[in-house]
Amino acid sequence: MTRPVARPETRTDTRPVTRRQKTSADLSAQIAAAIRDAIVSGELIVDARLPSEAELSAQFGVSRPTVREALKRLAAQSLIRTQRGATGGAFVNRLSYAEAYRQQITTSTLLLSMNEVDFETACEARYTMERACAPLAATRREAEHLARMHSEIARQQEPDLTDSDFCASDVAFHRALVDAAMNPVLSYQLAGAVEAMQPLMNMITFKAPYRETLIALHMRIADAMERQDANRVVACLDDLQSETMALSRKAMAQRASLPRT
Amino acid sequence: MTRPVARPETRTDTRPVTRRQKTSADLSAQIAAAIRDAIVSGELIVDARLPSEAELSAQFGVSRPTVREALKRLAAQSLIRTQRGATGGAFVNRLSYAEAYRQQITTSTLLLSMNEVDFETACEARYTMERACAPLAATRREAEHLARMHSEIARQQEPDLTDSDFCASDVAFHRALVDAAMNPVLSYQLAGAVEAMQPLMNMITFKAPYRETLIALHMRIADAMERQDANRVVACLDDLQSETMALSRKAMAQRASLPRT
DNA sequence: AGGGTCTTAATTGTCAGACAATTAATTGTA
DNA sequence: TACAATTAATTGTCTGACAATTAAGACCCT
Repeated sequence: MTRPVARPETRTDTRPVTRRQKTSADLSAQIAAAIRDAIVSGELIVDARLPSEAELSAQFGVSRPTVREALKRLAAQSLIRTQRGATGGAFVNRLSYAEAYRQQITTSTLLLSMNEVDFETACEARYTMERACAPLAATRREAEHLARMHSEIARQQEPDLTDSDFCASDVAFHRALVDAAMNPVLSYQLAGAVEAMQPLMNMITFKAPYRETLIALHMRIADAMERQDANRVVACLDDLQSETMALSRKAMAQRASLPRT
Repeated sequence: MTRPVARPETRTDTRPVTRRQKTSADLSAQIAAAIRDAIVSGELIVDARLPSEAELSAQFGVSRPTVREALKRLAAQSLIRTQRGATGGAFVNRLSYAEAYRQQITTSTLLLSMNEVDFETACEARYTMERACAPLAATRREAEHLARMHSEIARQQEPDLTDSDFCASDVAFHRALVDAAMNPVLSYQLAGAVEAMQPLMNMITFKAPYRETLIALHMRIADAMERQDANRVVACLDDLQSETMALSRKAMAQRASLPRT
């Protein structure tokens, strides 16, 4: 990882340098890739300290600003953290679930908002994934998960809750369901997906009568979870998906009938 | 997004600047956050051109290297792309499925490798998610998906296939299954998860007799998909999970009995 | 000897100014 | 009109410098 990268024209030495695939890529990108490779390959382990910026610039044969740009790229992906001071430097970060989770939500949210994923596709994906962890969740749920579900149901019944708050509570409810599966990988993947879809969900408004329908289904889900009745949880999720899709179709039709802004 | 950011000591004007949450954060991080906010909020739409680096440094009241570090952070997340030349500059990127997919795999792979997720947890998550899309996949599968599955089965039967190649083919097979659900969001979430687990899967070796067991199950899955028999696909996936877990337990036991290196 | 304070060195963060490389638009010319 | 040369704008990179931060070591006092 500490070899000089390919320089297009200024090469004066004759040592064999490992040219990166894209010779046209920025030096900072090449250096970032080299360090990233060293991290993912295990050459640099967690909490290992990278050479100082001055050393890196000497080793790669580039200036310090270029090295810094590379380090900032890695910092943006949470692969490293930097610390000032005498014993400071750049250290390999342990990628925590929380951090990965945050990044995944950011990426997914952007992806959905930039690619005009229609509501039905997102909704189908969300409930499909949730149904998948229902059996595990029903079996393994603990008192804490049931408590979270009930507290969210209570919140959803507050009459002067805004639409987006209702939506957020809905997300929290379903996140409790996913967490009940007691599998961190599932939580990471599914809860991230559910949360990323919140902006889409926010596009439809939840009027009072529909809220009651959803709350009733949430109650049935909580009950079934308490009785560890997986099949019933799945059936309720099916109903919830149908209701949500019907609601969205109604909202879309209403929006289409209005004059364009 | 183009207001000067908070500077700790050099403030001479009296305009109310919107101080970022973390006053201690780097300027480049603050600027990156400001631009990122402008993108996610829709203030900067896809393919919009950001002000030039010189303009940005003037607007934010920082030097050009600092602005550049901020832009590199955003480039690392594929939020922007840069172009040299007269009409060049930084442009808001459309985050494609392929790019998001790539990022998700990188993140997930790092997460799993750095946090010692045990094989059983990863395996359970993977098959749980796959079972979820089996009903949709069985209903919607097209000739192309069946063809991909069959071709991967053929590949898996090659006798001199290395373990990691067998594993890669296994991933490709399951990816075809996920894609057959014809839901890009599902493909993005699930296929990413499956692919991220490949390094973990690679830890266990697939000896000949076990390969035959897995291939037989793959064949049964392909058949069931052809007949659009969703229940049977799910049942086969159950069996596949049991087989894989039994295999991993055997591999772990064998490894434990060997002298430590 | 112990403890607190000061100095010092290492390192990242930021700046200024400069030049090279790239690319599209403009201008000039046949 | 078509093609070539020039020009201007912009990013990529370098050099050198200084500020801010932090831990370790030196020093002094009790």
